[in-house]
Amino acid sequence: MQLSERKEKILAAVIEHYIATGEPVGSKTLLEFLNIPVSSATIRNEMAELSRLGLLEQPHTSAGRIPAQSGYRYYVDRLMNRYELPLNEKRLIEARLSTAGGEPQQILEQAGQVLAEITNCAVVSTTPCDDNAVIRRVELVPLGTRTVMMVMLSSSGILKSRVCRTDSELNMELIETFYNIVSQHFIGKSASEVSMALIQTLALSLGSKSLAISPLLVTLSDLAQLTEQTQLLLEGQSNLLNYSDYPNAYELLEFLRRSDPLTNLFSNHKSQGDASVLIGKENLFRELQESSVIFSNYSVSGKESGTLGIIGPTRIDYARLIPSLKYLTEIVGNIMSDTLED
Amino acid sequence: MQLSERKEKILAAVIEHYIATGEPVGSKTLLEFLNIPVSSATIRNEMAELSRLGLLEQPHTSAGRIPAQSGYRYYVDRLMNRYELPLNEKRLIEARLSTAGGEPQQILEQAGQVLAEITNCAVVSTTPCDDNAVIRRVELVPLGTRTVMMVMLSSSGILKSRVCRTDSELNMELIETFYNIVSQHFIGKSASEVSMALIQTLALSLGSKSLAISPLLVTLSDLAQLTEQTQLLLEGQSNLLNYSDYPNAYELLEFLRRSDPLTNLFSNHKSQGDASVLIGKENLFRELQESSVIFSNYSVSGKESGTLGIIGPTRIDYARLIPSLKYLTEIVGNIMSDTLED
DNA sequence: ATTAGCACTCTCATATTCAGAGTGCTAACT
DNA sequence: AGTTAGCACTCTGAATATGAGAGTGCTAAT
Repeated sequence: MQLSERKEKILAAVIEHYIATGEPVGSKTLLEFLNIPVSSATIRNEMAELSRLGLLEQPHTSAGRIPAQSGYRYYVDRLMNRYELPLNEKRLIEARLSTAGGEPQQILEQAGQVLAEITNCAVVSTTPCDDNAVIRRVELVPLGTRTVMMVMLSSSGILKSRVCRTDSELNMELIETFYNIVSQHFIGKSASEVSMALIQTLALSLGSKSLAISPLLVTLSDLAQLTEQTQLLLEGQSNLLNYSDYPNAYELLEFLRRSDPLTNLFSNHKSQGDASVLIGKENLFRELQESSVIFSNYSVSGKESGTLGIIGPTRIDYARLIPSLKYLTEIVGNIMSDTLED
Repeated sequence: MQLSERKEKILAAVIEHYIATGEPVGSKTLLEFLNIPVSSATIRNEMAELSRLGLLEQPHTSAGRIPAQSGYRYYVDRLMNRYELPLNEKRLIEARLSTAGGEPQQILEQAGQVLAEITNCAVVSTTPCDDNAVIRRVELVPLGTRTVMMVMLSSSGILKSRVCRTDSELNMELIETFYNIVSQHFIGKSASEVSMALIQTLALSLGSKSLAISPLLVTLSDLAQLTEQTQLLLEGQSNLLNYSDYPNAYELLEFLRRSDPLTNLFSNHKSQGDASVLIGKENLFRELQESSVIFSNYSVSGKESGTLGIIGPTRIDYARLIPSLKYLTEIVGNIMSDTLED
């Protein structure tokens, strides 16, 4: 579908006006906005045409027009002028992110907060998922005679910990043995290689020490799973309450809280390079059909590894939010890459 | 103020009915609920009296009565029959908490989620604040030639980490030196003892190594602050959207997100032993005047160290929620204590 | 192709009405 | 003195009506 230049101008104006005000736009209002030397009647004719094409719709006979879903789509794909962040804002964002603390979760949390503030939307992000990630280090910190905290760091920079309680007292010898096993069998291995089978054969080979060390190995395996799992972070939920577009925000917020569906959405839809936009019913989840999702991957060390996404009503300022999102993914990727290598 | 037994029965019935339905209660409705052999007229007279005493109020002349703030207070202090959790639910909760992972934050996060589910309210909690907490362990994990991740564990079980970038390359010798400094000057010390002055004198005494090690010391100090700061966790915010009592939930959720005021509230109001209840305007924060806050401290190793709180509309089921909260604080305290010593 | 003009439609805010719920008071009763 | 039946009174909230206003689509003229 290719529209005349004038139709495109009108479509864009309707969308931009509706995004700004939330009110249906009539031919007269449009006249002021647009500086085309035509009358409102002509605009009405054009709008009628755009309605017939399914790009605009009317809430009722005598209201103005609002964008239809495919209207937004046309706009996002062809009409929109991206509105870059001003440089000083960029610097401000960088400053805030650099104080985050360096761990992926910490960085994403900060990034999510910043993005939520800029966009007035909810922001979700997934921790880096690196298929080649391996266990980098395992540390045991004694808490009591029979409890230790185990800390695991993966090569992707993810740090996880768990407290483990053993049946018998943990002396230096046992801890030594555990460290030996770890460095022989686990360091440099991926999480999937830490199978229950391996754990069991190792436990068996330990003889009398088995009783004390098995719980540690089980915890190790748990941790390996944890570091591998992508985690979903959510920020700025309450922003969504400001949009009248959501009569029952509860359902939406609950949906966002359940992290599985979104994690799925993001892993299925890889945005190659540019940001992806899913508008309204393009989202297959019932709870998101009134919303748009804009998301984009960040790359750590040149490899796409996680996603940052913005969720808001279909009536969001795509032209402004997409560049903001792109910028954040870029920064997040840079910071994470910097941390991991040099 | 001491009410007659009948007045008390009526007050309790009004409150319980209102809590259950959210509708003002009239004399007729009350008649069915109460099995006192009197007529509705008598009940009306009694209710009029209760209104005069400021325990009940009317939304308008011809609606039923709803509890006034001091009505709730009287109810909570004297009338309420606490409704204990059934044993099987208790077991269920214990099971969920035991899989949490052992770190205070992880435990509190789980506890918050469980409590939010049971209560249909928002739940806040503060991480243990132990004035005697000291630095227990500091660990350095090299990430690149000039970046390390520093992990700090405090004696209260709090684990924090930060990535630190140094100006010069970190060789084994430097790391060794750092560890020596740490064990000599920092292990066993409280966060407040990690002063900037100390850091600076230490840095000066290092001579040529100063340049490389200073950033590490600064990070160490940051981490010490972090482990000492009580952190506020929030769960179940979206539950509050289900109450018609909140016309603008946005303001409330934003208030909860800003953690300072609540942290203050909790540290000023120590609940000695039993749970504390703040009803409506008893909360001095404007944003909470339509809400009630129920909170109680949990004790780690016999010492009150953190708080768990429930936030909902004034019209919440105090009789059920208070025991639930008490139970959760007990469990949380137990688990944390178990982790730290044996 | 564009436009002025106009009848038509639909919403939204406002006003009106009315049944229903619940009260407080009075007077009678135990 | 405490209780109760009865009743007038008040207020809400739902239902209905009304009208201004906004915006459209169509027609006929340019």
